[in-house]
Amino acid sequence: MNVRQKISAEDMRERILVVAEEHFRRIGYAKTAVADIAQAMGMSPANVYRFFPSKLAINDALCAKIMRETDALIMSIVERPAPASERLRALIVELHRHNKEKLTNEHRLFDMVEVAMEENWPAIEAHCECVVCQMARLVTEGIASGEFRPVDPADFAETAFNATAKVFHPTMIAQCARFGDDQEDHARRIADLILAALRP
Amino acid sequence: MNVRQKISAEDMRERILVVAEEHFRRIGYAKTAVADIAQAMGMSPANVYRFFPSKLAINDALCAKIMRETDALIMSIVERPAPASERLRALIVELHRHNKEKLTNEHRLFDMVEVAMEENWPAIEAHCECVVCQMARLVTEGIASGEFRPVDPADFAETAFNATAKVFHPTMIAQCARFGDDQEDHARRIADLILAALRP
DNA sequence: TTTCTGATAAAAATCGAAAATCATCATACG
DNA sequence: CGTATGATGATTTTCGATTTTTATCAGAAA
Repeated sequence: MNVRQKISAEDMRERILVVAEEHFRRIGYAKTAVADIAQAMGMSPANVYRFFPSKLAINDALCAKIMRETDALIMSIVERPAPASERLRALIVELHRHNKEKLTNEHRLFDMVEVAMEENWPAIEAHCECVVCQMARLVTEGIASGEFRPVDPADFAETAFNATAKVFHPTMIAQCARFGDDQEDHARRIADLILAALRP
Repeated sequence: MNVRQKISAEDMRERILVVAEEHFRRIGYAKTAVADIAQAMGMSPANVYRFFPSKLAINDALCAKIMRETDALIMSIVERPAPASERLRALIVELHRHNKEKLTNEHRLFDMVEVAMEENWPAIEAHCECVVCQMARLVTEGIASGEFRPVDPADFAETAFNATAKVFHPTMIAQCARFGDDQEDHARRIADLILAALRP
């Protein structure tokens, strides 16, 4: 029964997140109350708090769920059978494209991500760490294969990540998009810059 | 007399900007009306509009004046008697430090700059062009002296500038400052990254 | 003429208070 | 034990009235 309960509770959390995501998509992140979510599931608002300690916990959990999808994309790129340099380049360009696409097509949902970044929710920190970590992995592999000069992979990855803020950070993407910049080209060029810094 | 008039008008524009700057510093950018400026100068609000076509024109002109001070700092760095690599590094680190310091110490005045960036006022565009231009100059000189490998200076400078958004852009600086990041270290590392990309 | 002012239209910001909504919790119910 | 109700205090929203603010223009002053 202990197992049964755990499964059920975890299942309920998941179901709450699904309903929350629907509402965020439709109504917007700021406008949906936990009462809306509860009502849509035929339960009382108070009952939702049996599964999440606060609304922010719901938000963060949903944020984490969304970011995990992005992380999956990253992993799929990193695991491609290709030279490290090519994968690093693809990571930068495709992650930028992915972020920009989500930002424009799922605007409602990505309001939340922007707030999450401004307030540094745990889910965001985890995601950024994932990106840096995978970059470091590519750097390590590139060094091993002789494509890259020897550097400290973790340090270099962190700096490279910082250098891509212009094409990764939602605020920057939104701002540049308003001016009609060709950001995908920027992403490519920044990737080139990073790869140039890794030349042996 | 034509000359006299022109000097007088230009002088008046300058005096308006000085008064506007005082008010922005004290009361804040959003809270000062052109009536305040006019009153402080003992003239009617209407008369101000003889020298500036709109309030935004005043804002932009003042913004340009402020940015020109920053541009002067940049020039002074670029003209130092030192290797191009050292000057490029100093440019990145010191411009970051300058921006961050202004952002924290002259908060009231820099509200305006943040708005200006979000709305892409002409003064901002001119400033960014100045930064890129001076970076390009340093790249050119570094190539000539053999410090750097041959690249297209303008292209490279633009990309390098984009890569420094994290440590130059007011929004990013403010955000990172809130989390207590050591941004000056980030600036140094990004400078290293850029210099590494320029190795022969 | 040239330089400025006062009056003023239109748009926007501000304000305060009433009403509604919200997250959360203590407690009652099945 | 899991669930729901109802209450609470805090925040947010609403809305209409009032004030500011921007910007213009005819005409006074110099």
